[in-house]
Amino acid sequence: MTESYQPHDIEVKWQQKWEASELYRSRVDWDKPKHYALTMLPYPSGDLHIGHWFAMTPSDARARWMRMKGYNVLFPMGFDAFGLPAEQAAISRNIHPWKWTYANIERMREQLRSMGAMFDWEREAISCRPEYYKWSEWFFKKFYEHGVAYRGSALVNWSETLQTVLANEQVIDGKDERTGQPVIHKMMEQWFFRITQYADELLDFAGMDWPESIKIMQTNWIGRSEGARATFHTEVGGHPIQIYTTRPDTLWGATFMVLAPEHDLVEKITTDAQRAAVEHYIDEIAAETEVERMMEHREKTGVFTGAYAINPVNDEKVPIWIADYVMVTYGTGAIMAVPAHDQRDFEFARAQDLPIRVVIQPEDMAEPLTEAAMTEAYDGPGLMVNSGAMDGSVSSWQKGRKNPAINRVIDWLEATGKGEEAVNYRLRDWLISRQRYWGGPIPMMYDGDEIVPVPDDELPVELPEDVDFAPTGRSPLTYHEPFFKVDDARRRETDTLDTFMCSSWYQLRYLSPDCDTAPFDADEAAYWLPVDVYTGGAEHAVMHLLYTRFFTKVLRDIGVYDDAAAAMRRHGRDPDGVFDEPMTVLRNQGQVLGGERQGDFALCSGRVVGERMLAERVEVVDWNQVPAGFEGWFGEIVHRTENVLHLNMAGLTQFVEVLPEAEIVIPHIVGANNVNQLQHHLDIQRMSKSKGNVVNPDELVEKYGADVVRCYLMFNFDWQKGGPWNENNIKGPQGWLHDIWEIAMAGAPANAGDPAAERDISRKLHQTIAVINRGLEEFSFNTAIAEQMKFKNSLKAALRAQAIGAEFWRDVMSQVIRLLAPFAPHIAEEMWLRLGWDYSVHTQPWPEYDADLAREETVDLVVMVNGKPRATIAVTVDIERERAQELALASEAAQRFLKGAPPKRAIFIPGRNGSDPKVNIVV
RNA sequence: GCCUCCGUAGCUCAGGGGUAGAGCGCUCCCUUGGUAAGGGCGAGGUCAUGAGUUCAAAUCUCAUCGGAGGCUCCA
Repeated sequence: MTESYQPHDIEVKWQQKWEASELYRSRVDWDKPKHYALTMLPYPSGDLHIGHWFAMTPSDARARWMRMKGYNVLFPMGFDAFGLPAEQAAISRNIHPWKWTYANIERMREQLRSMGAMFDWEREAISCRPEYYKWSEWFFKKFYEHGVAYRGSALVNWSETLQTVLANEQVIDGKDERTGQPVIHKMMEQWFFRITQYADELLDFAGMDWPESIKIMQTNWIGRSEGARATFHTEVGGHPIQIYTTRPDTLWGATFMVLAPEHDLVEKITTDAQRAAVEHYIDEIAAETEVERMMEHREKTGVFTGAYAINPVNDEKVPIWIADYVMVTYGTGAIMAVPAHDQRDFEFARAQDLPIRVVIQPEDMAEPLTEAAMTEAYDGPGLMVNSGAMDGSVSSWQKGRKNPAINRVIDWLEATGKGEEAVNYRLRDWLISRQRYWGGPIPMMYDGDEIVPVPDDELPVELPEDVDFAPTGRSPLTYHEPFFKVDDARRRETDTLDTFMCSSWYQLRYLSPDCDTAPFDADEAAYWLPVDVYTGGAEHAVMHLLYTRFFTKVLRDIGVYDDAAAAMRRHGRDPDGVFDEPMTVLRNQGQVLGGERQGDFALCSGRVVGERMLAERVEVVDWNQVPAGFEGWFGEIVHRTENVLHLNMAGLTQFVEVLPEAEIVIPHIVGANNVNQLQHHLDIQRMSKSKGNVVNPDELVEKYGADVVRCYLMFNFDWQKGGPWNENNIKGPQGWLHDIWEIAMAGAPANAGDPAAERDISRKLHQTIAVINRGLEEFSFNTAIAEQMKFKNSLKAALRAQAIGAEFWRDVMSQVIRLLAPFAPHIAEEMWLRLGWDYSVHTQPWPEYDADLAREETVDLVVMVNGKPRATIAVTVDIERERAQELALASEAAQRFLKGAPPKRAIFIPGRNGSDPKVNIVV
């Protein structure tokens, strides 16, 4: 009897051995090809969840595979350790953020070790340590010196809940993306990075193997558009009002102008008669949150300023309005309104009874467009009309200069000095300062109005530890005098850095986390950069993934990579283009969702009042086990809000209000039960603590072992899609590893082998290798494992048939174990040892795929008649057209349909990559 | 409203112009000295729907329906 597979006995043992023998230390070795595999670093929230496992263990498998293929692999791990949760813990539970963060890191580090991943812990980087944020500060200073960082006034997103500003990228639908609380727009002086300067370069994804969806999201976010700028002047005072438009061909159709309520000029141009109305409107808008302002199908509102502007193209006088459908944050914050050809302007014109003038007349319409007949704006192609000298120009569907009418108008605007071609971006500069404590200090001081950078030799500006976390809503730095008071003249900046700044360059810090003379060691960078494969969630598409690209380009432009480039040249590697982008290949994993759960089946008794029952007793019973004579209500709890149960009673939803003093009986929960313990039905959805569908990886490792959990995660989902959790399916990978273990422990067979059967197994093995290679290459981990399962089944059948000899068995097992090693590193290492091979399986060469061995020798020739398969004939693989057609036509099946008559045609399809050859006979 | 991706067995997913596949689950049988288990046999699919291209369509094209994600008063 063989020893059964006991994951716990072997996993911790090997994790310790790997660490003691420095198996995963990655060192620069210019004689070997490098591979920098990176997976997004976690935020130390306290517990590793299954999502981390799902993101990291397949990436680990792939990194291990690259290593066995002969690459020198760097696969580091660290923590993105600044952020609000630590500060909130400090405020609500009086734990210092340092303490909270470091305790969590300790815990998560242990959990990460339990994965058995090949992380090189000597390269760990933690963004909240002074050794790290010294360089975040240093980068900030460099950016400031090069004009990339600047302090400016802008309308920013302010979160009342968090008492801080947020970057545009952190605001979704007018709400903070983390807390879901609404934000308001506020004019504030803040620190920014000039990411807009890089907008065009960020739109260029040449040479980047990134998911199409991410490239599209970034492209949309940057929002480049082409058009023209023109300047209108107010009739009184001649104030210039610059507008941006993508449709300069409709300039003659401008019948009014609209300024954003926040526009600078509003105050200056408003007439006394309109002042009260305008101020009232502005106050109303200011009180609104972004959410309210973005409500769909909202009636368009606005107020006349009393002022008029002169349209430069035709000297017409048009009224100037303010309205909140014009955003101060986009373009110039002012528009020329062309109601005939812009839907928003059309709606506003109708609502305010403003004139509409057609200036693009479609050519193929039965009735020409007229103001009176229009029910919506027309934004299609046509001929310019009512446009003076431009009349007759053809406006197409094309955008920008490609549109003949737009092209002609831009030329004309430039020739007459009335305007010029312009490109506009939706992207705003990156707001980098936060009014919080737990972030990297901004190394700046104020001497009166003057901004003074902290000298390099005083970096890092350290966060003071002895701060008071009173729930004032303000950052404790703002009332910590030893911190903010540098001397009598100078006051220190108390805002801190957005954590996304810290994570924009962490891939560089891993290169040399202990380097104290530079953010990273030039020689390490010369060897390892750029990141070859980056894996992580798609939710960072327009935040982290855009920021880190921007960061990389700035570093390149300000010379931070110069030493690394020189080192590369010394080693004969061309640095050209290496530092343009941080990550060459990007892949996003999907999300593991909570599985479906049945609600408790409950018996409720009490009084029925109107439509609902006031229950005095609720008992959970086995499904449908209703005692005879039970007179209350019963059924599955489909939903529960507080103490109200929604009971599915034979398809009908009934409401049961559980009284405060009611007796609750839940047999599987011992002790006194309460209403909160009643479980309601759960559909497939995101895992979250509040929904009670969180899967704890520690428990799974305890129950099944890390290798089984790894394989389950890789096997049961399409990694790039994710899917619902179903622990039942874990038995598949579990049984598979058990079987391989059994086969290995049973030892070499005593019987002699059957050459034909061995040849067949060998063929299947090489076919399997090909599929695993492809699966790992393409992040299709599930197929790589399914194929190994199939091979195991074939091997097992051959062993049972006593068709395999000892020598062949050893050779096959050597390959099977190596193929398994990236997926299930512990069991592979253990079997490798037990079969008598040298430590470690993870440094062995990856089995070489042999196409000759994989090739089939005989195949079934499929005989089809009119496209329907009718018979098969065993033939050699390399069968020729004539011979195949001959055999097919002579076959009994073909003759049955031909009945002696000659066929209309016979089409031979040679067998390729695994498919059988065919002959289709058309009768 | 726009953009992207996706509809294949009960579930999770491969495949992809040429006989419909895997794992789990399920049926039945065997084992009960591997036992919160093992072995064997098997059932199960008009590949979302409709049309087109083709000798041949699950696969390519178009339309429709359904799902997921992203953007959205962007001038």
